[in-house]
Amino acid sequence: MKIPAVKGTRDFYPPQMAVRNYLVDGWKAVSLRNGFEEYDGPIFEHLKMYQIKSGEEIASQLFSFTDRGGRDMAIRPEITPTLARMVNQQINALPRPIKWFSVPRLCRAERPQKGRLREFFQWNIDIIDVEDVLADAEVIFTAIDYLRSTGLTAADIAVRISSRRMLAALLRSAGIEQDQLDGVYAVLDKKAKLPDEAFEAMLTERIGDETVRRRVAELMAAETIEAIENTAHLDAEGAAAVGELRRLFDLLSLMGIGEFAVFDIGVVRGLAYYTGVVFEVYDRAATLRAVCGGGRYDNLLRDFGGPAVTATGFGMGDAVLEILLREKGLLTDSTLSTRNVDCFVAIVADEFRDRAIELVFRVRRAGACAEFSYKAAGLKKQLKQAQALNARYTVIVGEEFSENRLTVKNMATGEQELMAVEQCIESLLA
RNA sequence: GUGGACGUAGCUCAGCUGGUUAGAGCACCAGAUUGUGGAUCUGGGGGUCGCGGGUUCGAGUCCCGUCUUCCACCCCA
Repeated sequence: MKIPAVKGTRDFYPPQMAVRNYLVDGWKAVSLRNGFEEYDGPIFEHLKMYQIKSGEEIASQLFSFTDRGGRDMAIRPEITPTLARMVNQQINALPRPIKWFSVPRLCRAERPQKGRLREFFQWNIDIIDVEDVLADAEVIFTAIDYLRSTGLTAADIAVRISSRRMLAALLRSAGIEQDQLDGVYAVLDKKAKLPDEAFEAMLTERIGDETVRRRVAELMAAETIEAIENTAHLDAEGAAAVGELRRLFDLLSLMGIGEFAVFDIGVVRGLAYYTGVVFEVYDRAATLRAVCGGGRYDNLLRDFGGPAVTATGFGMGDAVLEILLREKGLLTDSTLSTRNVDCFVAIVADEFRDRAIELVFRVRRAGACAEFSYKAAGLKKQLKQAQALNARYTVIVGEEFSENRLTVKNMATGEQELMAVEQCIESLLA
C-alpha cells in the first residue's frame, strides 16, 4: 500500500536539504556574529501554553493530541512561549541581557498556500531585558545583516517600521477608547491589503463616530514621522513614542542599514502581543507575504508567570525567504552543491584495487573526503563520476602504481602530474 | 473553515469530436569507447493516466465523489 505524504509537508531530498542547510547555516552564522546564543526546547508542549496569549480558538490551528495520561498536548506552532518558559524558570540565574536565538521546526494546522506550509523552519532571535530601542535596532540590524549576506540589497527588500506604543497614543488622542484598540488594530492591519473603499467600510463598522473616524483615517494616511507630528496633537506618551521611533531610525543609519528602513504606520501586526516598536521585512514589490516580522513585547514573560521583564525579537520563516531568494536568482543549483569530494580515486588496474581502497580510507581517516567507484569501470566512466561528484582531484591508480606512483589530475584545470604515493597523500591533505 | 484551478513516466508536457498495445524531451542505467571528464549515437528500465464509483460495446478523454498540489479568502503567533 502506497501512503502519500502529509498535506503541507515537504520531503527534503538532497537538493532541497542543501537549500535548507544553506538557509539555516546562514541564520546561525549571523546570529553568532551578532552575539546571540543558541537554545532549543521540545517540539511539543502543554496545549495550554499556546492558549495563554492567543485564546482558546487557537487550538483549531494547531496539531494537538492527548497523551496516555490524558494530558492535552500540542506540537509547537511557535517557540516564543517555550522561550518565555525557559527564561522564567531561570530568570534569577541567567546573566542579562539575554540574547538568544533558535531555529525551531514548527507546525501549524492551516490551509497551505504560497509561502505558508504546515511544517516549516523559523529563525527566532530575542533580546530580553534591554528596554532601550537600541535593542530593537540591534534586532532589526541582525535581520538585515542576514538578508544582505544572501545577496539581497536595499533595492530588493525594505524593513517597514512603526510603533504600537505610538499608534495607541495617537488613537487614544483621536478619541478611540482603550478597550476598542485591539479591534481597531485588526482593521488598520489590513489597510495595505484592501482597496480604499473596503478599508473605509470596515473602519466605519468599527468606529461609529464620524469625527473620530476622520481623524483615524487622516492619521493612517501619514507617510512620515514628521507628518504625524504635524497632524496629530500628541500627548506626553505619544511624544515619547515618536521620540523613540526617531531614535530607532537614527540608530539604523548609524548601523549602516538606513537605506533599508522605511516608516510605515500601516505595520500593526497581529494581536495584543506587541507593546512598542513593530516591523516587517517585505520585498520592495510587496508581492509576497512578509519575510520576517517582529517587535517589542514587554509583557510576555509576565504573562507566562514570570517577572515584568522587557523583550524584543523577530521570527523569519524559511518558506517565503526561499521563494524570494529564488525569484532574485540567489539560489542556484551551482551554488548549492550536495557533493564536494576532495579526491576521487579511479582504479584502472584491477590488481591494485585493494591498494586503492586502502588509499581511499587512509585519506578519509585523515579527515578529507575521498570517493571511488564500486564497480570496475573504464577510466572515462570513472572520470565522469568524479566530475558528477564535484571532485577537486582525481587520483588514478594504474600501472604506475607498480613503481609506487600515482597520477593526480586537477579536475578544474585538467592538468595532471605523476607523483609518489606519499607525496600525493601529503599534498591532498594540505 | 469558504471559494476557484490543476492532476498522464523522477521532471516538463503531448495525447484531436470517447476507438487497437498511452507518447516525446530531459533525467537515470547500459553499450558504441579496455588509461582521460560537459559531446554524439544506439539500446534499456520506468505508467494501477491521483484514487473510488458511474455512463458506454469501449473511458487518459464524459459525469459524480474524494485526495493532493496551486491560488485567493479567514487567520497569521
